[in-house]
Amino acid sequence: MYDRVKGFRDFYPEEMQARRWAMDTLESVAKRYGFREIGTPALEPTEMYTDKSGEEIVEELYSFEDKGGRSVALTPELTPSVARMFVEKQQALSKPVKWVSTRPFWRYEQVQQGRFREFYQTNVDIFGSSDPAADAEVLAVAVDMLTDLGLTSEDFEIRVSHRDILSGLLESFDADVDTREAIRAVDKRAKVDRDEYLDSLYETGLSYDQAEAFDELLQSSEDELDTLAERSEAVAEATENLRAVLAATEDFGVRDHLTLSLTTARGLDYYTGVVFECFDSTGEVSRSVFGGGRYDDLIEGFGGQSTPAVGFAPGHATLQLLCQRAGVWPEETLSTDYYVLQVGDTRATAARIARDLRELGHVVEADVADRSFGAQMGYADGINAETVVIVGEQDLANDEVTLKEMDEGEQISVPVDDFPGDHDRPTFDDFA
RNA sequence: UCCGGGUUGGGGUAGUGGUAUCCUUCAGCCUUGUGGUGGCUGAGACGUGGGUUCAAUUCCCGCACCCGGACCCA
Repeated sequence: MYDRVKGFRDFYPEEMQARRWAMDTLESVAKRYGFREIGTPALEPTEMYTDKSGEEIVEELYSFEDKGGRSVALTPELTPSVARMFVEKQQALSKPVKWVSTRPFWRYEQVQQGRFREFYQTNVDIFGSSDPAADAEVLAVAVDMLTDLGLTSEDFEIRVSHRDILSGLLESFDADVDTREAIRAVDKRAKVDRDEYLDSLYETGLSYDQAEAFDELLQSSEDELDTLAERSEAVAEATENLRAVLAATEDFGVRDHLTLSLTTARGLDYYTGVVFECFDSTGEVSRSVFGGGRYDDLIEGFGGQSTPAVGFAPGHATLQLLCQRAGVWPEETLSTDYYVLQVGDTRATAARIARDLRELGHVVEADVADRSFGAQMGYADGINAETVVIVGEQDLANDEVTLKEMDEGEQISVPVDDFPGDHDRPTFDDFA
């Protein structure tokens, strides 16, 4: 026996079926909005990540030298690949470009609940629109994905914020503030105690009074955005943008799931406008499930023409946890529509019946192990077969087969030439 | 990288310084003609390396893996 590599998982049919459902649910939502599926490589040049994030991240990468002497890495995220794809065909693509992709990623990091070294994400991005409708559409996709999974506003909440409001407010103080660090401090606000939080703001250049005042401003409700706007031109523009996005989500029918929360910041540096984070409200502690936002400078950073972009990427492991806590994760049991049981030399007929049932689109199993009647019946039970078609020598001697419903145990003889006949889903009741 | 808890057949467990209990599961048979209810037979475990000991699954140390958390989350 070999062990699995730490942080990598096997999925057996029962769980895989549920995961497939979740995957299909997410993708079908995106596709209904016209997002087109793309595919990207599992390996990329290591420098694609080190250039963007510094040498330290090699520690978090599965990277190695290939046989051609190239330094390559298993992709830890989609964004650089998708940015490259976009830049490569930038002139040829009709904007806005809307892409979706579900695939595994790999990061060499500590395994924790909902966090593995191989993990699956569905990435949703729009390139080439700075219009608030694009931000709103991405939010709408996120909400629809969650509600299509069966989640309700009881189970999750999406907190919406705006990077330019945060940075604009910070710059409106009479101080030389390290905006980037200050935003990181805001991102950690909920994780540290208040003194520590204020200390970290102080270290970015604000006085303690200013830090208090800043934090006060972050508590603003939607009605108070006007007051914020008075602080500077930049803040006014940003609040205007945020209002427009929220107004559009109202039209898209998803506003109820969104909460304005300026204390939501997102840790990543590359976000530029609207940012949002989905929280799990099923537990005592609300946990972050995934986030996203606008990143208008990233494409240019990858050598393309300046292109606005907005997107998000839910991880499937955390979504699964959320669904399970909310009680909407599907039951992980397999079922089979028909088991065609053969006794004696009846394979030709049994195979014909199985083929006919499969053509109707049913899941049909038949004996491939030359087992006894009892063993086949036991197997049919084991795979949760709903209906068993007994094709035995005794039945065929009368030109019949026996149809048996496994839940009730009721069974009936049916002329072999009438089965499956014109029925879409023939059962005991159709012949009783 | 750090902290805490854990590891006994496929799953769940009992137990012990002298190699292990029970339930379940799986396979075959009773039963070429009935599974979810019976009977019989069989398969299958002390994570790993080292130490102490006459003897280690049991005690000690390291490691691996699992669960949870910190850091991090591009």
